[in-house]
Amino acid sequence: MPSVAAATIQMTPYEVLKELSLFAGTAETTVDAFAKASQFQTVPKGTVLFLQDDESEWFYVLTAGWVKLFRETVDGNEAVIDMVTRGHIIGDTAVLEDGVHSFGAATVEETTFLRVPSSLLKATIKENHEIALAMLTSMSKLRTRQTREIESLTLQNASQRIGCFMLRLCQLSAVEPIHLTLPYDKSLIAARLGMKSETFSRALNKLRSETNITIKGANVEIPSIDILSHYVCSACSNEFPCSDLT
Amino acid sequence: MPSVAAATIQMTPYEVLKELSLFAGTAETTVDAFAKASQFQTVPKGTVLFLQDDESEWFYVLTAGWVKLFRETVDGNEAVIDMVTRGHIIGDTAVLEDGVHSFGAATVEETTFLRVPSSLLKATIKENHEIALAMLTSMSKLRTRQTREIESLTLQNASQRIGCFMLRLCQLSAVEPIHLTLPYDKSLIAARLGMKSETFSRALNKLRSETNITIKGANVEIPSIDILSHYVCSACSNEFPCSDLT
DNA sequence: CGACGTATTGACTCGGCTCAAAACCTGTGG
DNA sequence: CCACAGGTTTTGAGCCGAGTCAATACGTCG
Repeated sequence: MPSVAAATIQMTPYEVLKELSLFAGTAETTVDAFAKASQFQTVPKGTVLFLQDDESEWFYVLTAGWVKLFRETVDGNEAVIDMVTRGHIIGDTAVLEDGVHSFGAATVEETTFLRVPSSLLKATIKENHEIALAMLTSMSKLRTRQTREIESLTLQNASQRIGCFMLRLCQLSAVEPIHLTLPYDKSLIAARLGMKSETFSRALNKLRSETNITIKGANVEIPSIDILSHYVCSACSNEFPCSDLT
Repeated sequence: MPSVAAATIQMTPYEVLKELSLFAGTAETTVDAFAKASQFQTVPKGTVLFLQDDESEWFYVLTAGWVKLFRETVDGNEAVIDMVTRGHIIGDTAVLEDGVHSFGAATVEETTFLRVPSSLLKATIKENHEIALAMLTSMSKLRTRQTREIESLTLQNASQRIGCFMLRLCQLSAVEPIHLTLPYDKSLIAARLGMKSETFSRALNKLRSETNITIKGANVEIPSIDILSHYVCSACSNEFPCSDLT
């Protein structure tokens, strides 16, 4: 099953880091310093990388698997802030926030990542203008992404949010009928979209009947992007090809 | 009524800019360059500063009044992303996003601000490390703020969100009973918190009966922070003095 | 005083949550 | 290859929070 790992299993830390936009245009020696200080790790499903309010020791560059970012309330509920996978960096923002994580992170399946000391990033940002700029850019994208999230939560109903989720999975290039696979458990998608799994299930039925999509297990077939995007995007400030960044 | 303006009416552009954390530790000559390029403006209620997807020409440093940041959907709904006032900067983030605004901004009362050309900021960030770092820090705070927003929308009910809003208005120093004034119209607070004004009104009644607060017009009296924060923060990942930044 | 905008209340609907039960997968061991 | 155990997903019934639409009350300014 972990066929994803195959692509990355041979890569060196340097190669992984080099591909990040964070290090675009950064001197090789600098990237190398990060590479030398970092190490690969593969952990099973359910591993907690860090918790909210933890001191930040490391940040993580994912190369395979999915990680859930969340906040836990006093009375035991959980809000899933985001789900991230290969190519994403997590925990880096703590170096800008007094070295404390403002959310928790836990794997939802076997996950491989590069673990890099926060201290190195913190020191480098102070001195290296390119990296600071790159971080600024990625932070900005993150903000945009979250802004969209807030809009989605206030203006779209459950079915529309699910449809929106699917549209973002679509490759622009693909030809109809589009065929895609849900990236992780439905119960997680539900949490990610701010609803209960029962609601997800029912809302999915509604979406199915409204937009002619077909679902079998984790496989989705979308006969017409137009029908789906019309149903979804009318309640959103972005029209369909709403490029989903980062 | 616009007594707030009194404090700022005498200030020069330089003085206003100098107080921003964006320019903390920046050379005087640099700040001066911004000051020379900027100008004060006072506009009436309802003025649109910019709309979503507009090319960014200016960014704005507020010195008095409240501004609503929003996104409008295709079918005519509106999500209020944030409400900002004196000391806040708006529209600056566009220089990191291809020079296009990712939300609209409109005044909800008479507002005074300093209008500064985006091009200057864009150019300065590229060269000035201090400013890039300051921007990074403020961006990071913004992100934290929005993360909290997302949590709030998914986990707190209407009454709790209102209570949370009030708690954030409280000065830590204040002694009970705390007495505060709602900063803008209730219908706007409602929109800001992602609910309809009818719901706001009813939820406020509920909050009143649950936490012994008193409301007369825009005046709120909180006899016990403990009771209120217990009611509100049990559904949140932050305990009460959840410092509300920026 | 009247007029306008803002806020509240009432009656009703509907979407999403809760709790509980059934159906469906997937992997394991006999 | 089948049976069973575990988790995940779906379905059902009932409830409750928030939205809708419409009417009334309140406040402020002319």
